[in-house]
Amino acid sequence: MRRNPSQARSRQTVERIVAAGRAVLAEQGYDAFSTNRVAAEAGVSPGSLYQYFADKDAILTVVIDRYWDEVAEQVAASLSDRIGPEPLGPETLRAMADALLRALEADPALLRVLAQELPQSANRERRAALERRVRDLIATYLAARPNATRRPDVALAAWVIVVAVENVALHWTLDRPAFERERVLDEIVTMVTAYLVA
Amino acid sequence: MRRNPSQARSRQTVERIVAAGRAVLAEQGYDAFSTNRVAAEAGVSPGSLYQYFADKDAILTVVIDRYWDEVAEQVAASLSDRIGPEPLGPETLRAMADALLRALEADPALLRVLAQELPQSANRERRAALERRVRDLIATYLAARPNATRRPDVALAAWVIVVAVENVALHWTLDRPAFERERVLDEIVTMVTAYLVA
Amino acid sequence: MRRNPSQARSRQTVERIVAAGRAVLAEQGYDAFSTNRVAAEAGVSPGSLYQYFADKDAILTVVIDRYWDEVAEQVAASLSDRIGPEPLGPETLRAMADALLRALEADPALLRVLAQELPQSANRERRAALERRVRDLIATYLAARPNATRRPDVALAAWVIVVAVENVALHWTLDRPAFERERVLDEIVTMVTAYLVA
Amino acid sequence: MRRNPSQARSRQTVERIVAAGRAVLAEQGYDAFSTNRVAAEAGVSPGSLYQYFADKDAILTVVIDRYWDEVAEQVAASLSDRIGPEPLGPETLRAMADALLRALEADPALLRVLAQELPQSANRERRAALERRVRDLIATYLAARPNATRRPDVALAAWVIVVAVENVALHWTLDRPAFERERVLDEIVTMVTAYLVA
DNA sequence: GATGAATGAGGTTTCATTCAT
DNA sequence: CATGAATGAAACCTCATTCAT
Repeated sequence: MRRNPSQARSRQTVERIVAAGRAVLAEQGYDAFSTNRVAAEAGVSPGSLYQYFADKDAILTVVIDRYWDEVAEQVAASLSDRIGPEPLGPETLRAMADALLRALEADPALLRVLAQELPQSANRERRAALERRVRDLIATYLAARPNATRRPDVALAAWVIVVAVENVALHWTLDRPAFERERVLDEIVTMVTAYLVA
Repeated sequence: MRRNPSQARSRQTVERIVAAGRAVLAEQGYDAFSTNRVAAEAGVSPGSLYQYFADKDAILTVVIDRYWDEVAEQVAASLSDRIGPEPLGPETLRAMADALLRALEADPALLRVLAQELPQSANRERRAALERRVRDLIATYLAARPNATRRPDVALAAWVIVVAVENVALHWTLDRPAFERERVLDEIVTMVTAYLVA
Repeated sequence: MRRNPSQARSRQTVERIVAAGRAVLAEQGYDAFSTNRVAAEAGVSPGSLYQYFADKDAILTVVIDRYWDEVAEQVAASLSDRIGPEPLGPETLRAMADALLRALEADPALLRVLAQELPQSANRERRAALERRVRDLIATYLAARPNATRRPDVALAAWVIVVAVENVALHWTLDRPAFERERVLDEIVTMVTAYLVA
Repeated sequence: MRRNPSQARSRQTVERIVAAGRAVLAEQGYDAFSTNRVAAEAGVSPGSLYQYFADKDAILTVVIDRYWDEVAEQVAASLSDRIGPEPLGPETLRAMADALLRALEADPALLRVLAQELPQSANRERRAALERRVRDLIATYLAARPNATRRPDVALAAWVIVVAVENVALHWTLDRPAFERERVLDEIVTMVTAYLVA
């Protein structure tokens, strides 16, 4: 099928809507995330929303998916630089935590809404998928090198690490406690490392 | 509360309303938490809500406060049994984590809504207060016994522990991963202990 | 029937309610004139209102009646001092207008509500009755002395005078234009006098 | 107005709403002026009201403004016919009073509500503006020709005249006393004329 | 496809009134 | 008689969604 102009325009409209949804969410919170407001922000009519999205939730889902994809991609990118013999050594760990923190810091307003204000919907599933992916990565790695840890159940260890680190990063970003960023990274690395060899 | 209920009937009505609010929240989610639905569930008229609560949020606040108070009380109770020379030894740690898990397991449906669906409002503040309280407790303990840890910043260490453990307990309760309860407790204790002495 | 204590108490309660109604009306306007607020101000329970008044309007009616009775009485009193051969001479006229103004000035807040905020109800009828009474007085006087005026229809003349003077007094009291009170009285007397002999 | 109606259908809807508001007000009084009732009378859904009006009061304001504008326009039109050397001569006076009466007679039911039942809001201000305008007109005229009156303070005289005449016209229209229309006009003219030269 | 007017169910809240205690 | 808890209709308003143009 050839790319006719109308398809290109459609694509653009979808983009405008998604961008508007994200902006409304980040700047005004979930309460303000009404179809009318999103349409206005996108510069389209309310009716047009329904040409591209089944309902309000569908827009929300795309915004959410994109956000967590971005986060995942940034964390993943921090790994691709240093694929070596010791991917879970302290330096790699620190690089990952640093990347995660940087990704979350990029848009704290949106993060707050996504992490704390959203009804069930897609969000949960999306975030869970991200966790699962990282978890499997770690579990696989640990399983492959028996010396890397003394933990008996590597799947469990991977799960604990992901859940714990995720929340430390999240809380630090959203609550802005008076701890230096570098110190927090230190502690994350220390905790994970100590845990693995304990 | 708008009017402090003197008669027995009043107190009963207030209780019915709060219980109904909690039930609606747990069983139908925050979206369903409408004054009409709560009133219907409580078996009172919509107007009666406003005899005792300034607005919808006031009901929500009471439900939230009660819930976190219950959790705090149960965790605190697990400590009162074992006030000894080593409050942060592995056994005490395990007892606390066990109590926390048990408290959260009591009503996972409600927990899910409180932890994941609620708009800012009172919830955030209430939960933050709980975290702060536990954090201060730990920090004070660590500061008092220099040998208990090698972590340089005890306030930071306390913060990391609370945030990490909280999320592990929360996730295990809500996501029901296929790990045995006892094993999860093992890992929590291991992680905290290893981190402190690292 | 002998005056037992309960009757005396009833009387007192009625007074408290009426006074409360007047106070609420004057201080907070008609919108605030709710049965609950009046009961609270009177220090009785909402239910008690209905022991003495059929409904909310009944309370309003009493407040209105009393107010206009007071006004009427004060204007009438200003006449009783000077019953002579020439009750509508300039001096008497001025005394009446002065008394009216003084009566209205006594409680401008209440006057504003009664004159401008009230729904139909009793108010209209009550105020009309007052006007009618003064009108008849004037008409009777004019009819009795053919030389007092050149106006062909004394009933009409009386009506015009009452309606015109009433509004001048009302407006001056409520809108507080920057005219001296004495000058306004001058003009009222002048207008009426000139009109009558024209 | 919330949205300036571009399509023909929109304008029609706005008109229907305003007309319905006016009808409800005139036929059922201010108490019946609820958004639901106005919407029903207009044959639109309650939500449609809020496409064009910020809230209930905004509808009321338009109804009020239009009404007094109509009155003002009719009175003004009666003057434009006879701009001559003597704008406040008896004939002009009579023409104005006649026009005012005719304007008020057009919709006595609505007049009653606007003049007697409305809460503060826009109405007061609107009517006061009308009075002020006429007052200034008269005062200016009187100031320009010293012979037209013997009254010492022309501003005061203008104010007295406007307030007095307004109420006579209003009362005659609303209370329908048994005086002939022509006679009432006679008396108004007589009163004003006599007052001015007194 | 796009528009934006229209919908209408349902949200929160008030308040005149009733009635068991 | 008095109380005050309870009622419930009805108020204003929002917003996801539809549909004629």
